[in-house]
Amino acid sequence: MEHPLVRKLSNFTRLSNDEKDALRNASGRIRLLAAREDLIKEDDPTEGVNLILEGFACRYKVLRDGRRQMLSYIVPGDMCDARVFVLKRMDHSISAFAPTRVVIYPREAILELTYEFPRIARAFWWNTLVEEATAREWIVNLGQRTAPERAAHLLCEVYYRLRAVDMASGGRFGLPVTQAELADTLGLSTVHVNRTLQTLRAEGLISQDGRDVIVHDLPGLEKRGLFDANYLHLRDEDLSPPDWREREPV
Amino acid sequence: MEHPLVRKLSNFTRLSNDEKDALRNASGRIRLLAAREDLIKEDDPTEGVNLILEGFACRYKVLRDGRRQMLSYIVPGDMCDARVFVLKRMDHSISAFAPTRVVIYPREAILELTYEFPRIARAFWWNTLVEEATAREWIVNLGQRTAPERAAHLLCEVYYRLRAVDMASGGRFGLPVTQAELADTLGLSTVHVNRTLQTLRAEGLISQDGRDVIVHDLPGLEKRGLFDANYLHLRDEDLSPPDWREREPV
DNA sequence: CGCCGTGTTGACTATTCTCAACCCAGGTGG
DNA sequence: CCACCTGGGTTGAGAATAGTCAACACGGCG
Repeated sequence: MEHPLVRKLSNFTRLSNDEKDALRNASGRIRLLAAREDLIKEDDPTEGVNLILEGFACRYKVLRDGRRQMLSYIVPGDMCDARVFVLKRMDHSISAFAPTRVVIYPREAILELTYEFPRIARAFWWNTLVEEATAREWIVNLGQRTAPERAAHLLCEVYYRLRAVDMASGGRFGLPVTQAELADTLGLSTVHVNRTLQTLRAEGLISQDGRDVIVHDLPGLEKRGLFDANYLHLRDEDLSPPDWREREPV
Repeated sequence: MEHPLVRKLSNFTRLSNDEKDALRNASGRIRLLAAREDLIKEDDPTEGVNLILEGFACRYKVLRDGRRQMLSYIVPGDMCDARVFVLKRMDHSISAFAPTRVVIYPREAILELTYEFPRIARAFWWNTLVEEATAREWIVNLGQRTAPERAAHLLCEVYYRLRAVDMASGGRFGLPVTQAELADTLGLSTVHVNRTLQTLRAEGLISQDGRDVIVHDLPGLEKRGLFDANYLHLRDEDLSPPDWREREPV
């Protein structure tokens, strides 16, 4: 299988073979996570950059009284904390939904890569900005959308993101997330998530087969969730021309 | 009055006089916004970096059907879009709650500043990370907290942030935001915001005097909102030692 | 003076939550 | 091989939270 980061970046920019090789060969420690295992916990010291190769994970935060809120989903090709190592300690946790393979690049490996291949550096920045835009979109989702809208929106997001790494074909994709976890994602109770999914199924927008979701009517689902894929910035044209440079922080 | 960015950064790092002067003298176009005027609208091409000198503003996004959600509040000393100019166009809008004075630095001015003063570059990075952490906290707020908790949490955040730029003394600060705007911030209806504020007042946590909020019991308010100021990373110790460098993107 | 924007209130409705029960499939141990 | 256990999905009923609509109060301002 193609390296998921190569696959993802190729969607929006043309990488040379050298660049592809550099991405594929960048060395880091591989870590295997079982389902429900934490990759990093809040307050842990920050390490290098984590790249998800396989699996499905999420960021989350828990309140003092135990309530938990997912902050984002992380799919293959996603880099965690491209810059979070500016801070000493994590202010949230990352956990795997499914068995997940991660490669942890030490800072130096990343710096070398971005130094040698400006286009890769650029792609990393793009990655960061998409992460931020996604966080904003989640704020909108939780603040303004009704339960079925929220669910529809989330499914659209996951679908588009998985498709970008070839993990959704024919409208079908794996979503290894329990309804309780979906509840903590959507800010709803488990019971309500259950009923909400039933509505979406009854509306003929999706169906479910075990942990697989099948999207029957993507435009319909997008409409239901007031979804607009723009925020994922999947096309290169969204980026400014590479005519600028920024100094590294110190 | 002290330059708000200098004031803010001085909270967490010791700036030399040269650095302070550099910040104060960095030149950019000044823009005055009336209350309710947009600084940037969604789809506008990105400009340089905007720094709020005076006033109060917010980011927001509106859905196709008109629902609006605030994404973050922006107070003096805050920089908008420290890196958003990587993207061609804004994917959200920024608007002033109150009359607001902003200075728009062209990219070059920022690059020069960060080039010449590594500690300023570092501070800019810190600023970015706090912005991201705040977005995550808003996700938690909307997803998990009840109405009074949400309101209490928001008030704590605003209070801490304003205090960092000397705009809240004795627990009192100006919040030039209507209840309708608060509603779009907290994901509630206007009526419910009204009643929620009444509860917080009845609980003796705050009182209001026109557009001023007076915090009577900060620990109590923090507890009510399950607020923990950590995410604002107000202390320098939160940052990794400056022993690393990152390549500039291209 | 009268208008408008904002805050407030009451009555009613809708959405979402809680609790408790039940079902089913898969895995385990006897 | 089967009884049991567990985790996850599903259902119903009732309660709590939040939304809607409509009215009114109040102050600033033309």
